[in-house]
Amino acid sequence: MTQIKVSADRVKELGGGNAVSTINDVARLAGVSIKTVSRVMNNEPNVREETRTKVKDAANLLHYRPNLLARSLAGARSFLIGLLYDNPSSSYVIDLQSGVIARCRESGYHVLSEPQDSLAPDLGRAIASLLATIRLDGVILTPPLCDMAMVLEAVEAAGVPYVRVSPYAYPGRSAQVEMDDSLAAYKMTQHLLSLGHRDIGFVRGHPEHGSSHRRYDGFLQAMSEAGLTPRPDWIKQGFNSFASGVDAAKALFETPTDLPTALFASNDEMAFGIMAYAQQVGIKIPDQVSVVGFDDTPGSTVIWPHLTTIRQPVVDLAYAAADILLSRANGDDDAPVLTRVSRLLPFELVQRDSAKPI
Amino acid sequence: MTQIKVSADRVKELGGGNAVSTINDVARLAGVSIKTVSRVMNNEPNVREETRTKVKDAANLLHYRPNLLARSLAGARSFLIGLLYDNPSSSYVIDLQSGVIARCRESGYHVLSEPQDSLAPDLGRAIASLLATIRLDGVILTPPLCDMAMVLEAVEAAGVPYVRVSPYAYPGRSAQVEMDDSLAAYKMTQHLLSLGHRDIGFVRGHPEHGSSHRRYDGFLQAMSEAGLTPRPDWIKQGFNSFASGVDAAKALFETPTDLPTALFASNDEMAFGIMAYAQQVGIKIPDQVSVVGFDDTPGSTVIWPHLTTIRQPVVDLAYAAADILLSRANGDDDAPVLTRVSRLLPFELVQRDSAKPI
DNA sequence: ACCAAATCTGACAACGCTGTCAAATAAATA
DNA sequence: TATTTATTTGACAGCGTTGTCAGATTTGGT
Repeated sequence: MTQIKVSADRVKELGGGNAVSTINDVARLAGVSIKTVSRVMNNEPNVREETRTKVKDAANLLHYRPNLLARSLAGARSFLIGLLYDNPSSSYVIDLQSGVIARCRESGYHVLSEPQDSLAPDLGRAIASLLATIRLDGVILTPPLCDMAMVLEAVEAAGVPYVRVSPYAYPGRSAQVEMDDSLAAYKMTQHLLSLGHRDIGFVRGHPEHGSSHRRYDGFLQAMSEAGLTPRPDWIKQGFNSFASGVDAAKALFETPTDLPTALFASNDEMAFGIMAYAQQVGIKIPDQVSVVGFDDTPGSTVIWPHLTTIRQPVVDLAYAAADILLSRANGDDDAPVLTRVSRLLPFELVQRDSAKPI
Repeated sequence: MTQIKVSADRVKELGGGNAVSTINDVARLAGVSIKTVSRVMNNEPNVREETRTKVKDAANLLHYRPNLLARSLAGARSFLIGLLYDNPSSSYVIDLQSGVIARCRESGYHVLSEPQDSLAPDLGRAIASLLATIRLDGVILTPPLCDMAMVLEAVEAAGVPYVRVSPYAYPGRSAQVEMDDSLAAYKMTQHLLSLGHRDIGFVRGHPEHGSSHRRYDGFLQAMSEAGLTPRPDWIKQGFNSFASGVDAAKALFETPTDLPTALFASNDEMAFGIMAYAQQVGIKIPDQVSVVGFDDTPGSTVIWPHLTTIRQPVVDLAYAAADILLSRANGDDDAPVLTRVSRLLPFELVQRDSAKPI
């Protein structure tokens, strides 16, 4: 009875549609203390089933949603994960973000997207300031930020758990998720080999990116295992950009009578550059030269012929990164364990139309 | 004395480098009340300059950052803006996000990225739940969410101020930012006309997107003003996808002896499809047919020839949307005013290589 | 030098929730 | 049935900040 009366009062109180009910409202309606409501909302044990139902009903009736901010302030968790990035590729960032958000939603967490300028001299302070302002429950660091000492120090100083995505510097310093770049490049090279190619050129990626070296290594290993030595003048240094792909192509295609039969670009963007230049100078791809890339960016199905490339499991990597953070946050494991966690995810060789048998 | 003792305790407490100082620490160090510190941190008036300096120094010394969560709970603002999106284009979303974040940072706000499934039947409830859980200070709605009644109702019911980006449904229902799609298409058509083209085809965009209609209208108007009537069989219905561009091209290029001299695709993606098909069947672009697109997606400089297109000021639109929200949040204007605000931003015709004089 | 008005400052109570701990109740044991 | 033990519940004190309002101080006018 009291229940009904209070409920009526409350409804009147709320007036229009601006229904923001608090834990107090639920407690009153259910006839229990707010602490009990809190227990039910957090699925804590030691609540009689009968009470639990009563509270849940009341909560549903009032469309009650615990206020995240209040929970954060009172409790130890903020239900917020930070995604720090500074990457020019929008599809990469969006994929990361999707993966992180997907995992976070499963646990009622939200994601704060925080682009950072990796060239800023006060990057460390900026991050420290961010972490002091909002007590994030975890941070996900992505390339190139995840390889910067300044960044790692700031996060560690703040005592916030973090996971790195595809790091190459400071191995073992933190939990991390990655894919095997080297193996992927190895497999791609084998693919080219299996197509009958022997005269394979390689356009190396940006020297400051760890993956560039790993990819090149994988290429070299596959060649070497096939008993082949790459021709030095068919190895070009690129910088991951379209323009550097064009430049490499200019050099590579200088003598039309002495062309490699296949070209492996360390990333898609450079492959696009190569293909664009080839088209300009009338070199048919893949008829004269097969071209393959790495990353499977959206452009690879826009360009013609569609690009054969390696699909990085970016969404899955991000999901796994968030998972490491959250499974720890919800369980009662110790933080130190986190440090050593490392997850390796499988890549995929996507065969399209830019490479064909010799 | 007590002050010093407590302060010492605090320092010990903090131990290593985990220095998270509170407003209390600053107040103690500066020898004022926490309320005064609060005033200084919020740049409120009625604080003696001398006191202000004293507090600022103490705050700097302790690397004090106000706790956002506590501020939210105590005050009326959460310093959080929500960006709701459901758009397949990663570059569009990233641009939006960049713009919103840029503006938010100027005011110490943070951004919660919340992708939503526009096809979900319980979308309204999902949004209501989100807004009940986190009291956002404002929400930015982007296509296609910004045109869905269910979404608008949920946000309005929660009483959260919102701005729509490029909406087409329910005009005047909220503050909004947009660019003139119709004028842009008009100008692009004029551009083609000025290049000497008369036989211009048009591939229409997805019929459920408002911009598709506006773009088509702009095209028609320019043609009409030039005294031209578009040939009906050169007008094709597309759906904004690469595949639908290919399909349109198949129909358009059926009779090689009877080709339009220029093709205007309602978005880049379809233009890519057209160009890919043209390359397959050996039609030279732009020599035989000029092709132009709309949106300036990253692919437009990857494809060869680079695409002539319209650059949407997505970053600026997003910035402006956040600005409407924040300038209101910080000022003391009434909410109702917000409803009528509307900002129109300029587009840019980007001339590249896919269109040439006849 | 005095009083009113303007300016500055601080106590204290929220904000909505969780953690702690003790009290109340139910179940199990003797 | 009395007593111990396990289970369930609630009172109360924060979490770190802002809003309110009253008290203290300075300023301006005579």
